[in-house]
Amino acid sequence: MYSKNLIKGTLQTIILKQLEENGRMYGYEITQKVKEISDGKIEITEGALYPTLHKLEAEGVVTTEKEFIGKRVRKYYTLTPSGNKVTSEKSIELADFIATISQILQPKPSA
Amino acid sequence: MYSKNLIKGTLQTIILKQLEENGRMYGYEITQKVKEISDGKIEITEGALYPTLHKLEAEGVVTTEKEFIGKRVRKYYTLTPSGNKVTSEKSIELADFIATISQILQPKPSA
DNA sequence: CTTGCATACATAAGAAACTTATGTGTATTT
DNA sequence: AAATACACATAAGTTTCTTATGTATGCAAG
Repeated sequence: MYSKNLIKGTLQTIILKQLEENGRMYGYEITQKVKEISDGKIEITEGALYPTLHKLEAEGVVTTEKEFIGKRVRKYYTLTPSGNKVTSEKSIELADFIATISQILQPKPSA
Repeated sequence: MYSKNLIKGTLQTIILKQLEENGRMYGYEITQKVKEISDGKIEITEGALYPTLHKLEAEGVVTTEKEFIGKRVRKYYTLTPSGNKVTSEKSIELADFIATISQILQPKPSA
């Protein structure tokens, strides 16, 4: 696991990116998927996940549908058209940011 | 400028990395250097900078010396041996983290 | 059959790390 | 003379997470 505060500021984009990649997903599924693709290095806690999803819903970035699996409820999240746009913008910004950070970590010798 | 909260969690490492690269530096100098190498995309605010530097000093990661330029004071920061180690470790962690994030942003098609 | 773990949601209190605002004073430029 | 840059510092407020807690189902193991 990474130092807890590295995730700060990137969590929302990570979640949105998962919805973009995989379409309809439910909360728990997102945590498992992110854990898988990060080789266990990013574990999204429930206390971070659900408030974030609720916030995204309140902002109109995602819509939800409840589904029952037996007696157990699942809440599926889907990007809205506005959500697709937001996801795209945030992805570009994050990519740009990590490019800048990379440069700071591995400075090129100046001329 | 990037969304403010992207910087969270990376600021300390950015500062330490500058001290590693450039040796002895003072606070204001760090903000200018980071602004320069990030093409103006990262502007460290004073409210973030000084508390971070003070914390690093309290932890024994850096030492300080005051110097007078005319009547104006400058406080120079230098990495301690322990600081070099911390910087190295944090750099590796951050590099690893951004590699993971890159993978999330640009997923490779699975087999 | 009951204990434990995984699945699946949710919220509240607390901590960390910033932003924004404010303050002090010197030096240089317009 | 006024504005901007240099150079430090701290306090209040906000965001965003962690940690803790709560509810409930499903399944496997002993």
